[in-house]
Amino acid sequence: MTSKPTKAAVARKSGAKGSVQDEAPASNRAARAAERRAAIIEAALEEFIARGFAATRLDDIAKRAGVAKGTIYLHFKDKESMFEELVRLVIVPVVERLTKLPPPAGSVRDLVEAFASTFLREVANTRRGDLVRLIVAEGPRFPAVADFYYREVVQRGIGGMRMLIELGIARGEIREKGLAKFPQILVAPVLISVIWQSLFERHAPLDAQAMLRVHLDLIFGERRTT
Amino acid sequence: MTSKPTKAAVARKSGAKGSVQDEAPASNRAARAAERRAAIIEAALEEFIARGFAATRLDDIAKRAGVAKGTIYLHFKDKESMFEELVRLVIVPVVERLTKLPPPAGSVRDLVEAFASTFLREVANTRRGDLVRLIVAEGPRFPAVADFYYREVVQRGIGGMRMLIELGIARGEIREKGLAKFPQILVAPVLISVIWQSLFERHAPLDAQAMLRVHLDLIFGERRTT
DNA sequence: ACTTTATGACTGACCGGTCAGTCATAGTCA
DNA sequence: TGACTATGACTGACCGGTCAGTCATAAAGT
Repeated sequence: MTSKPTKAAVARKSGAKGSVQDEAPASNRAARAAERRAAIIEAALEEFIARGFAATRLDDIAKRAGVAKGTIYLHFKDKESMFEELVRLVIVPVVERLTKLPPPAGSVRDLVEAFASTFLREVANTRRGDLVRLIVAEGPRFPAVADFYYREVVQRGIGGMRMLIELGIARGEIREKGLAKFPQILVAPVLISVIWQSLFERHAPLDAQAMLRVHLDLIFGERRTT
Repeated sequence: MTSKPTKAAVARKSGAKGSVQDEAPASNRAARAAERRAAIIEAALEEFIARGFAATRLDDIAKRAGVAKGTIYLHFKDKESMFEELVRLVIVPVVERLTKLPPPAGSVRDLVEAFASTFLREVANTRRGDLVRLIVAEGPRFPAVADFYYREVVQRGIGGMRMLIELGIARGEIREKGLAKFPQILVAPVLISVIWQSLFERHAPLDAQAMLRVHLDLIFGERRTT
């Protein structure tokens, strides 16, 4: 195919930030469109996280994505629905990964620990973590986002945790019966980690994994040193 | 939106929101100025919490405070420093109340429980709680706010909790030694409550007090039935 | 009278959203 | 295969509304 640099390609390449690395030959139209869409989503996520919804400029998103502003409107109705769709687009795959993760084996504690560790690795220390903070920040102003997040993430998560806790109680691994009524307690330190990192990392970094271990010791009793 | 039939004088006399109660003749100048300043602060807090920093309009703050826009600029340099000062003004008295609260008596658990209950009552279920969410939301964009909050609230809070935990360990009330390294765990459920309420109250209200009790049972062992 | 405080109309930068025009590519035909 | 046309993805100048901040004027206080 043409190795001649197209105008668009040049613009994209010179479009700073280096966030999107040199991509494929940009074969057919549909593929290019998908690429651009992806670039817009990536750029928008970055900007929204950095500035919040209201303070984010569509011009900046466009520039970062190496695209003209008008192009954004070929993919999204307006700023608001773009934001809402964005949240869905980022969260759905994460939820999918996490829901079909645990092959039931070993003790409840191992299960919980494996699960939480995965979460910490995949979410807490990536941009996903900032997304959580973003949702906390913008949720009240975007009921649609809050609803979606509650339905897809919180409700499921709480439900799953409750099942694990009940299993743990039945097996005698967990002593505190009341925990089944508040699975939030199980999750709390993980969430705190996420928020802590994005606010106070530079003041005092927090070893989330270690904290998690202490917290699980609290719930399951002192860990036998395997 | 705010539809206010407003002449400033009328608004002031009728005590617009009922938040500022009808006060004395307000004879001297300083007193009136202080009043107006307080009204502005109150109004600004409300608006910032409801809309976030960027989306809040100074016109709305002025209207809510029953004051002309220009008046705001007699008290604050600009929107940004107003926001920062606001956070300080609201947080300082709360910190003061909490720091000189506990007259050391009884078990560590009682101390912690009393402290946390006070916090829940005074913060979680008031506008102060939303302020916490606001700080989480805007912190990254206002380093000054994040710094202040870390220094005045988080650092002190963590320090205090650590002392309590160490006391608890020394007295044998707390078994898990690792907790002293992560006082965040002690506080986590309280913070989660605050966030939960402001995001998901309408989906599923959360009994923060009950959750706190379960959490403390986890840390101090089953509660002795007094 | 004169100083201090308050007002709100006004300004100008800024930004979300639009749309007429461009041009690389896909499709068609010989 | 090469030439010509049709398509629609993409562009970016532009528009109109919005809003932080200003300042000439008015009111209040002494």
